[in-house]
Amino acid sequence: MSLPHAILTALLEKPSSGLELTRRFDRSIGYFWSATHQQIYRELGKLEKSELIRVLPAASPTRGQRKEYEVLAAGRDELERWVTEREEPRSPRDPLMLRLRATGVVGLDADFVAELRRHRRLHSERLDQYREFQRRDAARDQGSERDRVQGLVLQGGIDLELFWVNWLDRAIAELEDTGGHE
Amino acid sequence: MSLPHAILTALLEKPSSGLELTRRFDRSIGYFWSATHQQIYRELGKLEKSELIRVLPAASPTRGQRKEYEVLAAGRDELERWVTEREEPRSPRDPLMLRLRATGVVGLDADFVAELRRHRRLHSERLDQYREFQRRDAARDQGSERDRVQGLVLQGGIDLELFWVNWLDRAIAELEDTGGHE
DNA sequence: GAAAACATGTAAAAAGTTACATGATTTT
DNA sequence: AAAATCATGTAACTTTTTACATGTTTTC
Repeated sequence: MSLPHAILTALLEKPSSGLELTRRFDRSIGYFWSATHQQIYRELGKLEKSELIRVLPAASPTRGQRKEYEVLAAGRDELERWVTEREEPRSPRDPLMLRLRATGVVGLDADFVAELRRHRRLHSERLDQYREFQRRDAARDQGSERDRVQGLVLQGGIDLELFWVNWLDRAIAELEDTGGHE
Repeated sequence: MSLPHAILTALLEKPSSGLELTRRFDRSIGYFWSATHQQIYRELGKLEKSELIRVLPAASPTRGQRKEYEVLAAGRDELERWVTEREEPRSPRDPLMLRLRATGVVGLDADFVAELRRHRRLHSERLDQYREFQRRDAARDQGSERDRVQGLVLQGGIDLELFWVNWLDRAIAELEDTGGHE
């Protein structure tokens, strides 16, 4: 049950509309959680019905028109409770690694190495982007606990992208002489 | 649609029963994909109905009795097709990072740092285990493509655990003086 | 006023999780 | 023969993904 709590966190940081939340999930929160707008709208509806959040008064109730949400006291309480929950580490889920393993039994070809290169490029781009965020954050960091915590999470995102770039470099180097001639 | 292909790969490496597969998912395949026995039995049923795998003749069809599966030619073809598919990198999903971010808005306490330490220990244990696998694999590595590919995937698992251990060390160091006194 | 962008939503399908049920085999 | 373990399975639920639908505001 992480998505509702991710939304509560984001709304506490700043009251937002569904689409704004979707965009923030593509950025900062997205380092370690993603969600589509469909998921977010549905979850906002549930959270509102549970009276953990509410629509800001200004908003009109018609379709196609922006609705801004804010967290109610009960929502904050729920988030405080949630952070004390304990959970086992997630086992990662990555199809690229599965595909690589599958090439071990059905045979490797040059195209697969090209796919690894493509992923390497994408991870490298994301890494650059995160580093840019880090530079920007450094400028307005107030030294508050929130800033420090957000900085740690961003650092995690950077470190994870570094893992990918480095591992992909190793994989490409080891496989590029093999593919295509067997 | 990764689970059926993970199963096809595992069965090509070695024909197995459902429970054996479950155990192999907890080990080698589990570096980057996990599945419960319920998922695996359901998927084995589907794969059998699609005639991508079959039950080995020896097995009797009664409940509670071991059923060993092997991959049919159509299953191998499907796996060959699947490895040529292209897919965007997965965005990671990690609740611990979300929780950390949530502490940024509801306040950090010493218990949360303890939780980070617990995760650090668990990742460190898994790292040791993977390194043990690597030592064992090195002994019987035939230099075949399959061995090299499996070695790369295992290395990925190790690098990912290293990411966690290192990041958690950093996070614990930065947070341990803060928690509890605000 | 047409097109593009913004914004919210519904529905159905697929994938994953949790709880429970049951039979067969081995050990004590 | 009871208990533990091995082994397969069902059912209900939750979460995520994919495809589609529709209204509003801004820009050209």
